[in-house]
Amino acid sequence: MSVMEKTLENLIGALSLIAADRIGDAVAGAYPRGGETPAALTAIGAAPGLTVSALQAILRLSQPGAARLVDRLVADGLAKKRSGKDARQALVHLTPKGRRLRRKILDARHDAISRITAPLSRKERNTFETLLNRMLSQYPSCEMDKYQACRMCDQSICCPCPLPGEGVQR
Amino acid sequence: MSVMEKTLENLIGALSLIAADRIGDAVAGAYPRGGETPAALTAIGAAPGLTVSALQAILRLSQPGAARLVDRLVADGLAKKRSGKDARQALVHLTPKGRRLRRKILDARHDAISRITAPLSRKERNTFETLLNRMLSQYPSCEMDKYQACRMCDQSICCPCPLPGEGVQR
DNA sequence: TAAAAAAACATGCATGATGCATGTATCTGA
DNA sequence: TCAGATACATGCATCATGCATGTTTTTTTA
Repeated sequence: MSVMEKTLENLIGALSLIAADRIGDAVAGAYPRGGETPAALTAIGAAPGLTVSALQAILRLSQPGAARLVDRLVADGLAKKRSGKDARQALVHLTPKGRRLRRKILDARHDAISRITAPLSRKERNTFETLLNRMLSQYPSCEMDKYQACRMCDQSICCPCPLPGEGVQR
Repeated sequence: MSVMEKTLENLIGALSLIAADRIGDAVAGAYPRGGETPAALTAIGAAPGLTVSALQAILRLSQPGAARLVDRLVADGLAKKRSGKDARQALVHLTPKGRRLRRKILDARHDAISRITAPLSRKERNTFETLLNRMLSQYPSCEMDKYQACRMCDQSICCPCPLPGEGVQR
């Protein structure tokens, strides 16, 4: 592959860093916790009743890491754990406060990204979106990859998601 | 803005998460340090002689955070500090070992991203790259934003960088 | 030019988000 | 029924980082 053909990868890398930085700043302004904690809030809101194990896989954490993360959400008054038929499982749900904060986080994330896309015209946006759809819909992935990739997505907006897969295991 | 017009932002967010996850995995395989440490290696390699203060700004760390990061690089045998005319400054350079690891990290990053772009045809790649160039070249930014965004870039490839700006302050 | 201010870096201390090893409770299947 | 598997919790450690502060060198000012 020629040098020129590698520039696309560099540009995507730069875009990812810009997006991560800006999203991180925006989210930190709404909720002063780092790591996967904000993503947990958005993921739980999209799929209420997620177990700690499911969260562990979606957030790419160890099982104790996910357990501690849920502890933090509960301590912050953002989530609560219910028990289902299987008494071993902890089904995690957001509190009203958690749902409000989730909305704030998603909006902050959207604003941050839209400042990056602002230079594009409507037509360019459409083209870009089509290509992005193609890329993501063919990204080789297992079922869980979909939930990992979309753990910060606003599910009320981007459904149907281009990523292959059905639904999260609860 | 309509709901449909928001899906582009969600897709970019998902792409950024996928890229960050995959790049992070790939880089961790080459160098078992987290945070901004790998990015420091690539940034120093692109601009040898960077001061600790310059690194602090590029990596978005506090000054002590950058000082400790350089300590880690030196302890790992990847970088060394020289003194210039201003005896207060520590000019950071990579060792041969540091340069070899930097190359490994950049290659791992490139491979990770290219697996994401694989579904696109040559023509689609060109279109995508043109739009990305437009987006990034018009992204409102100060001089330092350019170096922040490109702190993981392979400068031997993506020059001229579309981001506005001249050069890093040493 | 001497003293004050600023700049650049280092260090002590603390914290937050993790991971590993292990423990406990519950369920499931032979 | 009971051994193994599953789901979660807990003790302990580490890594990257920030804040407050200290030290050295340079620059500015009176």
